Amino acid sequence: MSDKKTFYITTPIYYPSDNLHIGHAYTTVAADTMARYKKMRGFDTYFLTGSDEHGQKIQRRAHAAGKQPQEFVNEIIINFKHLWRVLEIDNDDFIRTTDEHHIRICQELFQKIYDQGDIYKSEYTGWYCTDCETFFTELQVGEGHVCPDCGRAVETMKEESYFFRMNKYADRWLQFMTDNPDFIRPESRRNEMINFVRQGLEDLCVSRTTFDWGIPVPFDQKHVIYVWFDALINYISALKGQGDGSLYEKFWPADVHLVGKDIIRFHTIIWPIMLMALDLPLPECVLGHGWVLIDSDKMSKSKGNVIDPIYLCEKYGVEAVRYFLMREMGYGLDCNYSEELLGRRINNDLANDYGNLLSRTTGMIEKFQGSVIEPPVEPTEFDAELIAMAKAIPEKFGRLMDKMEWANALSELWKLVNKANKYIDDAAPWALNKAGQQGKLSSVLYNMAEVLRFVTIMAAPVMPGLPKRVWRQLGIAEQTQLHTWESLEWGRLPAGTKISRGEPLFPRIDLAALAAEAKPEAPEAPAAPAMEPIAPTCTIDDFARLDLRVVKVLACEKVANTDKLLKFTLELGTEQRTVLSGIAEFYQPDELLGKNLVLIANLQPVKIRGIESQGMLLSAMEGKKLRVIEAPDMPSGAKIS
RNA sequence: GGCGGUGUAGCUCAGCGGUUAGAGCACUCGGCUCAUACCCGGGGUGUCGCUGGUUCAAUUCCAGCCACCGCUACCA
Repeated sequence: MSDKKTFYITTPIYYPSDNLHIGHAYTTVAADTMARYKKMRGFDTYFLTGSDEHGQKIQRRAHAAGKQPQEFVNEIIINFKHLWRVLEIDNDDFIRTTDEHHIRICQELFQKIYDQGDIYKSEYTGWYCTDCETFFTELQVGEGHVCPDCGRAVETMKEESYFFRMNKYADRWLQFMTDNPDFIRPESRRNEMINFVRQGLEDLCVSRTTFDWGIPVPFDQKHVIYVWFDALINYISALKGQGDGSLYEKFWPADVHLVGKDIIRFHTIIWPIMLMALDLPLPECVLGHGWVLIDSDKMSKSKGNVIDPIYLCEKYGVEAVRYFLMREMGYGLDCNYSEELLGRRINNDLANDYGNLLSRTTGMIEKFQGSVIEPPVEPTEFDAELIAMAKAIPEKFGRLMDKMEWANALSELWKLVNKANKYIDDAAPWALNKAGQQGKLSSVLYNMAEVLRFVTIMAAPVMPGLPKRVWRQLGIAEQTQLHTWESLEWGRLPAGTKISRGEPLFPRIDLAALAAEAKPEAPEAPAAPAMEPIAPTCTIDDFARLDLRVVKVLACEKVANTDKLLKFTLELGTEQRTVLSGIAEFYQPDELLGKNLVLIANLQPVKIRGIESQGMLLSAMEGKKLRVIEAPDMPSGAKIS
């Protein structure tokens, strides 16, 4: 049994309803960087990521694709794993919430909390969108009581549910946060969470009956366990479910749960309280990072601005992408992504500063010393300052890495790169060579190579594929004892080493060409926001289940006290229909009088604001624009097929 | 509405009760030539959001205002 210090870090388990984007890549790269760094510092590390595969959305997506949920997610998980391979993610385990051991442990823990009385049966009442089959809060539905997703009216609904007695633990939670001020980071998020809990905690609804793609509640098979309860358990089940349980003994509690800022509350309130109820130790800290914004805007499928990390890696190389992410995102802040920003980072930091430093170092050793690193026999007046800085950097860099301030750590490290470039200009080895000052020349070239060794070791957790290329060029590929954190002692690089000059590490990006290539999209193409992806194939029979009819608008009025609802009286052949539609933001009530529109005539009626809506009008929506579908010159009642 | 935060060079941000307010990028001039048209050096603009207050002294503390942002539970 090792007595090394341990380090357990996790990412969220991602939801396989779609492929992952650059934001997910950020979280996972950050966790991977941290795990590699800790490993290098001698920690026994465990790095967990995975997938959160249950829930209604998956079930619906699978159904739409004509697949079983398990089959559906299996295919997406392949893409997840492929992405992590491309990004050089070295995780120790990949947990899936459909893994047998996860399901078993999740049920055990749910049962335990139930047995001790902290889960009880009651009734959940909320605003419900039948269309989206989703509950919403008062705040989410707003005054108009419309679905925040689809804009249709919602209704109140009751559901028998199990509730988790969160409120019971509120005081204990607050005390814990007082005693552990670094548990929630950054501090701004901590304050938000504390403020939230101070306003009082309600018990959490932790079971669902409206769908069945989930882990069954062990003592009541009508219910499945709420996806967040299910998902959060992964951090423990992954350890407990493996082998003899020694992983759990060794690594729990986790040192860091790395999460995006959007899911901080689940990780800092619900999860700790679950652990309190289970009488298990809490993790050391939850770090909520910002988002990767695209042109200062949130990434989203509907905006069509989702960035695929695999494309970036293929185009720019994985090391560059990882460096960009880790360098660009400030602690707790959002960062911007654009291809130009990425290109600038690559050119300035990686190509010009770092890559070129290696290039000029190997270039001169090759040219002036027959490719051999000679011993530093005669120092120049510039050596002391450079060496002092190199010696001081590991401590500074390490302190920032320990605090997970990756961007600052890299910024600190690059000060040494810049210093080395300046050192070369000051010492001017080409002049020393010309003057025949071999002693000084060999010192300068030695120092340059040694700085490169230092920087490369420290940069390795961020760019894990980089060192072997550099070691090969510096001629120390085989000497692994020179690649470690412990070897960051100035002067370990052995004289007599034969270097082998190679290709540039990071070719410069032609930014002008990049800009030119981006331009052609601008003209006329009316800012085509990439359209929504086409839904999975359906059969003619699927379509035939819908009965679409032409209807004529006989009357239309605004529904009182709502912002979005219009009430239509429609002529459908010989009958009349009353239909509500959430389009009041787009049409005045009298605008549509007499027009022929398209109605889903066999949609199950639903009561909204006390009015029964007998169908649904079709409309097209793009961004903030909406137009109803018209069917001019056709009599009402005509069937659409 | 409630609570909290931010507002500093063209951009991203650092900073701080007290000498001429900083970094990187962008821009520009000069130098060098080992190097990936690279590196090194010089240069400039900032009413440090607005208005008051405390102080010998505020960009830095306090108040008000304006602007922007975050949180305000059961959506993964």
